[in-house]
Amino acid sequence: MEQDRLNELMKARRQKMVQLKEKGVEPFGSKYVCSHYSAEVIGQFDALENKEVSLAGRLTGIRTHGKATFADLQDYKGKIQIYFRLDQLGEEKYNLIDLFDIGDFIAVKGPVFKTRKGEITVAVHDYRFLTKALRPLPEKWHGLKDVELRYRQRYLDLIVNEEVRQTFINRSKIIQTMRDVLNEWGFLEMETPIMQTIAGGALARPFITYHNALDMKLYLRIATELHLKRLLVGGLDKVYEIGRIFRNEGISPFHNPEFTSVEIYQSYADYEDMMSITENLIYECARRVLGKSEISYQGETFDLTPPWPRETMINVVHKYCGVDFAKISDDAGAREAAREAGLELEGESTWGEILNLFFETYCEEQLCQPVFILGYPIDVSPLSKRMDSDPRLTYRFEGFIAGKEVANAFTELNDPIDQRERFERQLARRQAGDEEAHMMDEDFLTALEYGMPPAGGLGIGIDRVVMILTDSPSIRDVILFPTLKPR
RNA sequence: GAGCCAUUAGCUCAGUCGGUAGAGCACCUGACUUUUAAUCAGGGUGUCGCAGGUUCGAUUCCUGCAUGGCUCACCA
Repeated sequence: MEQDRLNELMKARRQKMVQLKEKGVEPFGSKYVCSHYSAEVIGQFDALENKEVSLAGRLTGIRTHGKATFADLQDYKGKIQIYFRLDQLGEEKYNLIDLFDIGDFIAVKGPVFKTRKGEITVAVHDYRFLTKALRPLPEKWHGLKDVELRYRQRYLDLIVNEEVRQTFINRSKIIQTMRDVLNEWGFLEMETPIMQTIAGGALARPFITYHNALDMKLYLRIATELHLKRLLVGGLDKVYEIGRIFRNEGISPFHNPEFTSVEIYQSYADYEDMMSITENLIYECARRVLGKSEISYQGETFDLTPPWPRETMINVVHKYCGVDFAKISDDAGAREAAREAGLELEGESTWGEILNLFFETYCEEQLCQPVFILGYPIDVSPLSKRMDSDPRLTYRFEGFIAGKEVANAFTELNDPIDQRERFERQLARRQAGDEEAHMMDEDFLTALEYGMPPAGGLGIGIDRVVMILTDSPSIRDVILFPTLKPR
């Protein structure tokens, strides 16, 4: 494509590709079976010294010295030096090195040795050319810094920036650990629809798509909640789903339109059990993947060892704002408190909404150390069970680390009459223009009417957990291909 | 959606109080059989994000646009 746009560097590489072909070397080769990865050769040097190994990888540096050449070979597990000699390879094979570029893939075979300066090196007795790189790699010292290029061409970021590769390897391990641990605890992984006729289970604006054959609108899911609860009705007592969620909302260092959540549901359990699952699951991820439970995030250190402290929302708001909602009895009193605190209210805000607003505005970001905040108002919790001791609150908590919400869980509302009333209240807000209010889900209500056992449910934002465990300041650092506008 | 900032070589960046641009790495030519940011000698390879405007002249000043970043808004 775009021949005329090829610059000098790319022209030179294409020319080398043609020259390789002319000399009978296929520039885009085939299968090669290696004996080791670079890191294994380095790690097992004592056993492998003077033994022949075969490796494949990408050339990331070439240092020629006339009749000898050193190069760096980068593979999946690291990087190792390789050493070509004219007298070892013969003129024909040695001279082909002139046609190698940084970025090319080659396979090498030969004995392992240590150079004078002590670097473990593979003496190349034979090699095979595997793939020509027609474009130059970003520079080796400074790496690739341009964030836009890093996101759009993540493969370059992965090649050149070692920490980035490690972050995504850790992301994979963290998710695998969640699966392992949940399976060990007897949970079953489920898959529920991503395209739904009603987007429920959270308060968020959905993406809309369209099915041609059925001639109808479909929504991309904003949560997995309501389908997983149907599975509890069906008698699958301990289930979870790890999957992509889509929310048609703003983008920020902590929000990407598509992100990954794990939701976990357990019959005959309650939100106390969900707290235990949350703290133990995240603790296990840290311990098994990072090998430690004390971690530092953006300069702040904290310990993930369970149990995490518990605090009620009312107490936290009292502590940070000096406003005691336990002593405010009605909506009017709450509005008065909001006015005094300079909070802007839209419409007829209720006691619960205002309590939540105080919490989100003044308290959330202060919660550096891992903590569970309990007792969310019923007005902002349409799917959680009402507290026996205070009908304005629910058995719901959120888990915070570094001031960011990482978990949201509750004792599930399993009373279909109450649930219908909550949906109706949401519907009223929807009709008043709140696009994030819940839709009426008759099918879900029908399921509840068949009887859902008492249960606890939990959702964890996996991207946020990965951010914290990999000390990443932006969600884009833990999503391989974050959402961007097209160029 | 709003404000601020950025966009110059393949990469990382400098620069021009307005006279079409430079460094390191990379790349090209040559020397070199234990180098490793190899070294030595030589060579700038560019639509200065895009489109207008002001001007004798714009990469530079102005306006608009695009993309990105940060902050805010939004956001269980």
